[in-house]
Amino acid sequence: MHAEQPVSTGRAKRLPRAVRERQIMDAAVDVFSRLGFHAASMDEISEVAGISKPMLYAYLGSKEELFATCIRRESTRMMEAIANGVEADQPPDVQLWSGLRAFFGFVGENRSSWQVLHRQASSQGGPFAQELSDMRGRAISLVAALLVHSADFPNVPRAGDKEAEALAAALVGAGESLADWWLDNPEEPAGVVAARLMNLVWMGFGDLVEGNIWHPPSRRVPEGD
Amino acid sequence: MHAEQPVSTGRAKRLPRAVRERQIMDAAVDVFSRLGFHAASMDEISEVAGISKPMLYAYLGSKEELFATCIRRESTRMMEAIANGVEADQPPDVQLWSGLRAFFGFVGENRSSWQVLHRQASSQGGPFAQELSDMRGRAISLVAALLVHSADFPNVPRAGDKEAEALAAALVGAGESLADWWLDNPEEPAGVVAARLMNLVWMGFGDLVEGNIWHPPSRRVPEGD
DNA sequence: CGGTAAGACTACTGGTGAGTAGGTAAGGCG
DNA sequence: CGCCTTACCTACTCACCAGTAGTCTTACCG
Repeated sequence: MHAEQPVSTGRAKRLPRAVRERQIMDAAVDVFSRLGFHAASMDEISEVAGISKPMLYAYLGSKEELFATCIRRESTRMMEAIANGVEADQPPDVQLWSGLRAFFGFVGENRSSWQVLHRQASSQGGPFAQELSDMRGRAISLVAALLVHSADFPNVPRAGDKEAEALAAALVGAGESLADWWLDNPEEPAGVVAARLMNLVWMGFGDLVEGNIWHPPSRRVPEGD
Repeated sequence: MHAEQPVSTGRAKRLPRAVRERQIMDAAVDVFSRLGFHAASMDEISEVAGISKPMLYAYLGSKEELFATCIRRESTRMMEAIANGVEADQPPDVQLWSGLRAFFGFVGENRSSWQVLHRQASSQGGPFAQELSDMRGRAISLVAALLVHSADFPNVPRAGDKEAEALAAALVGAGESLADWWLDNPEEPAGVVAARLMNLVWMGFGDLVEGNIWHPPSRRVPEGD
């Protein structure tokens, strides 16, 4: 996990600004994810980063600015991971499947990022909630668009974007919650967890109870990540 | 919402302990839900409650004790509301439906309670997470039991409690997320929102896309709440 | 119509943490 | 080799907040 152990008591080695900023951001994400925005102190962040407090202020501004920057960086990373993972030229169920895999893959490898994004940011009332709810909104819109698109050809009564948005919100929330559950039950690989959610939201309990399982249509390209 | 405007600058009227405690709890839930545990100050809680700080400490103990008491009270209220709403002698889908209706009904009428339970408590690392995750665990167990039970008679391969628990976590999370979404789109009645989630988790997108909708089997008893 | 105990208050302490002032080392460049 | 810019530090101020000491006041009971 980024190997941040610069707890040398003396003076820090002289480094170019960009590198230090990156170190500080990593430390900040780590501390914020563990303690939350308010309980995290700038002293602790600077200590974890291996520098002193004034550096922190010189480079990243106030505590709120720092936190907002963290949210922006991590949310961007996550959205890019998912966007890269989705196979846009496939049928709806396969798109959803690839998106879920990308999402759980990201969470599995960036637990701190996920903590910051999901828990801390959403529970602060300030301008962070804005930042976060923007990202959440983008995710929901993405899913909603997928739903509307998939509802385009069959005979579903086109219930309107409101309907799709609500369903997307439910789906995104299911993903968030399952990701949290996964943190407490980490022995399973990402693919299994993703497959569970896929079955739930695509097949539904009604089908699952009768033994009807969704599975990927055909192993097209074995992905080697 | 409970009508708490005792912003009279003078001395508070003398009241029996039980009544004051209730007032304080209401104020605490309100403030905690708006600001979160750390950002909420005992001064503000006492002000909203219409009393002074020493009273607060005399009656409810420390800040942590107060918060834990809030969580316990609200979670108990919610679990009771749901337990009362579930019709235990019905088939699985109807049980799930009644449970969802009860849940969204409670959230709609107790938004502050919901905020405290869902957001604030779960993002504090301390013993609160314990309290909260207990309730969450109870909810998940309840749903999981329902799933296992419904999988009891048909030919589903009995995938084990782990499977059920994961699905239950996803379902509970979907409910939480949809409840949050609902707070931002409050123009719809609880029943509609509950029906959306019911359709998602029981039918699945696969069925919904083809126009297959779940609906209550038959209006048995018109409930007049 | 007093006594008294529970209800309520004002006014403080101590600690913690955000943000800053002002000074010190180290690499680059003439 | 000396100067200057940039990275870096120690050591502070100030505000806020959890929790407390000691005092007042009002409802009730005889």
